[in-house]
Amino acid sequence: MQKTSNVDRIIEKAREMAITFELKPGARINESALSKDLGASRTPLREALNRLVAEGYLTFQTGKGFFCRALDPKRIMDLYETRVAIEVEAVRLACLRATDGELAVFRAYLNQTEPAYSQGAEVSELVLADEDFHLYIARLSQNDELLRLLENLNGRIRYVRSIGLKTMQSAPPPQAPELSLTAHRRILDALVARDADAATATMRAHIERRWEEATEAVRIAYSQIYVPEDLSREVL
Amino acid sequence: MQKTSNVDRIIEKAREMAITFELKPGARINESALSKDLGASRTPLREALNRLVAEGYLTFQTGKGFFCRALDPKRIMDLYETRVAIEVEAVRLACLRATDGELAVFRAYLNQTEPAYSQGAEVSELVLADEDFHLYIARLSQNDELLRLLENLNGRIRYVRSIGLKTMQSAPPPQAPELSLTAHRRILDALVARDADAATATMRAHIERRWEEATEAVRIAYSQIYVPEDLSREVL
DNA sequence: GAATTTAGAACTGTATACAGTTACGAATAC
DNA sequence: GTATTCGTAACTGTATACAGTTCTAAATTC
Repeated sequence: MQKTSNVDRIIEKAREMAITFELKPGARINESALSKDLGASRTPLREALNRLVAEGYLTFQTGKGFFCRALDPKRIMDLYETRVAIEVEAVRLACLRATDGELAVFRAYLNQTEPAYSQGAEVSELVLADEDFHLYIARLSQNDELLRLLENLNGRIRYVRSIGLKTMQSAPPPQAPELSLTAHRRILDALVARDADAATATMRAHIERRWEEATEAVRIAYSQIYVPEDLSREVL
Repeated sequence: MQKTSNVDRIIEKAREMAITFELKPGARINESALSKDLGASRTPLREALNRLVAEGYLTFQTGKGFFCRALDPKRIMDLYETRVAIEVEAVRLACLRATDGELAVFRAYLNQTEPAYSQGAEVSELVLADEDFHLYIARLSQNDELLRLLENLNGRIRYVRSIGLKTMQSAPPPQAPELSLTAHRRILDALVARDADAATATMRAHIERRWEEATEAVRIAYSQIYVPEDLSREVL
């Protein structure tokens, strides 16, 4: 059993704050203040921040300190393109390596999660369920590095999705979950048929479909984050 | 101008030590001893080590400390497969986005580096020249994330290559550089022709060719690292 | 002689203090 | 009124000390 240390707790919390914009994009991070908030000293906090830099959540300048990464549409596009790179190769490898037995278990898993999609579940749960599907395939590829990278990308993209979905809840384009589910089924069918070309093509199209949703979500995020900021500046 | 801090220096040095096996794979890292060697205290050293963990060079266990990553053939294979994933997508995007002018400059660059390949240059230089070619394409893809990941992968694969080439120097299979150069030319031609399928296929084959060289290199590395260790143990 | 327990050494985890750097604003010169 | 300089405050960079944990090996028991 892996005993979780203080640093792990801090990383989790700081990552959370970066994701939810509790730390504003581009803003400098005040180490003393944040360490006090988190109930630890600066030493473990800096260790956590260093790790988040390497994970791509923060940036760092010598003598200046740590900064939240600016949130721009270009970056989101880059992340989605990287997801395509990773996942297309993952599904190709899974096609070569997954046993029929593993694919049968995978199908059972997919059938079991289906009810969650159809009944109007929490959107955040839908996002996580979707992530799980994709991670499952990465696991079937038997490549630890691809899996690790996909987990990292998921973490960095998740907030955009959740923001996008948050607004979608009020004005929902409601068939999206079913579409997603259909794509997932088609990918699985291609895997079972050992049709690598179909599997990769479907995967690529499936991810790229979320593209515009994502850039749209970034725009919404900007308005949510910066407008209140500007308003408060008006007051001062 | 970015002033380089002490931590940057330490990271560079520690990464170097991990790459060259000055720190043995799987071995625990003694922070006090290493910090003394590097002429710094444990605080900046631990910051550096944490970053190297996130970059994939080291592992970490709470309460136990930092460890060099074990060097096994499976991991090398994973890294090469990840390279394929990244680079195939990069060359595809470059095919869409690079202007004719950029490709002309690229061709000039390739022609200019050619002499270095034909004249028997240092193998380590050849490795770096090859890396540069691939990074160039990643840059043409205009995707910062793919570029970042490729740089990371290069760093982690480099030591295997250099070991493989070191032994190749004594018993050289001499046409390898020319083959590599040919593949590079074919990739460029495909880019100019905007033939994404040819570009990606050539890129994939080019990287996969290095595959067995790499696993062979790992075997050699094992013999070089562990045999002397065992011998010295005999003496004690 | 083998297994188990226990004491101590070594090492990691964290807090704190201080040195060095950067940023900000007031004061002065033009 | 604007620009420049200087001083101070805030923050980052690093060392060190100490607390808590893990590992090692010796001693004891069976």
